[in-house]
Amino acid sequence: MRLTTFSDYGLRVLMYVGAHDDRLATIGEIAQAYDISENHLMKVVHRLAQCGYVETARGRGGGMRLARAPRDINLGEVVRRTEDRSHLVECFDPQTSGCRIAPGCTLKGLLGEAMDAFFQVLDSHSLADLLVTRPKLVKLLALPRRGATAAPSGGRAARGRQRAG
Amino acid sequence: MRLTTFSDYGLRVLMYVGAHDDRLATIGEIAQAYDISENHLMKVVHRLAQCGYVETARGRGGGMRLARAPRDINLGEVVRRTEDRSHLVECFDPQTSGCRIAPGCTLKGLLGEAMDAFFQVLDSHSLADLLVTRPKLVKLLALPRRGATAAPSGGRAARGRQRAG
DNA sequence: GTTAAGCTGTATTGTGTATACATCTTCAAC
DNA sequence: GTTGAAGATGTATACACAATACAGCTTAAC
Repeated sequence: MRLTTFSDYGLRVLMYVGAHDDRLATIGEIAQAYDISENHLMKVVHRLAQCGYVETARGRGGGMRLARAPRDINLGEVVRRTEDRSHLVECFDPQTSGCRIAPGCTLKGLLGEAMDAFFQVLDSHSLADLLVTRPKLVKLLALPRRGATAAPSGGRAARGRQRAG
Repeated sequence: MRLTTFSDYGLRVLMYVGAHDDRLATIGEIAQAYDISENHLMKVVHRLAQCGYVETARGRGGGMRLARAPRDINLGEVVRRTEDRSHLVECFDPQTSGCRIAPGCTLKGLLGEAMDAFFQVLDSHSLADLLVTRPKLVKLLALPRRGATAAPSGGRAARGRQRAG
């Protein structure tokens, strides 16, 4: 039972942006802070923007910020919208399900119940709950990358830069 | 958010065996009933045997049966023991977690809570709950395979036999 | 001793996620 | 009005891991 790192990154981005709401945050800086792929993060951010969680500004001096108050960003909704494979097991997907016992199977309902319970927890929390430790987060995110001496001035050349590993 | 089909098959095997508790069931027949890979199923069964859910008998006339009463086979436990990647996101695994904000992150706790809620539902049910529709299950499982005219007498030659597709 | 069953280990395939690459668009600063 | 820093977008590749196949062994009934 796993969530995609896509969802994971989505939540982390929201935490970052929420913790730095005094200014615009760029994809590059977030990728550097978490030491993850900038290219992948770009797609995550794009998705968050599509969903109306962040507003992005192109061009020099651009970046992103939250499009709503943290209180209004529900975590269950975020996960549901970043996790596209929403079926726990094969038989949840009517398209591909070929399980013979489906018509008499009580397992499906039970798993559905379990999944509901999972999301109910997330549904009852918002981004604001993740920001209660905000000062600590800001400090942790500001630390220099492991192994990196000083953030190289960067620019487009650094785009392909990868995890220190 | 998905379970592995390994877990899925594990649950299905238990349902099959539980529904046919009047005799031993063979891996071959179960694979045929669900139209899934016999080889893969063999490993699933092996795992179920290791966990003490089924007893297997080698040799001619062999097969498997439940090692406990359905009531004593807890579904949460089954899933936990067949699903080996038990961490929802990277930071749940102390070995590989490199997330910088972990020390100040409240997300992890929240996701843990959600996962607990998921398993709590499964924990409160046993295999017996999946067998309430037993007569129906037996009937569904006895139907001829899609596309198959008559079950070929089988034997080792048929071992590699694959889904009708 | 033959056959039907499970056991075990290894190799291969396949799928989906994650990542990289390349190029385009936008917009602010100069 | 040009430049450069940012996001947008589409495609291609890499990688992990689940799923499957294959090969040979062991066990037990007949």
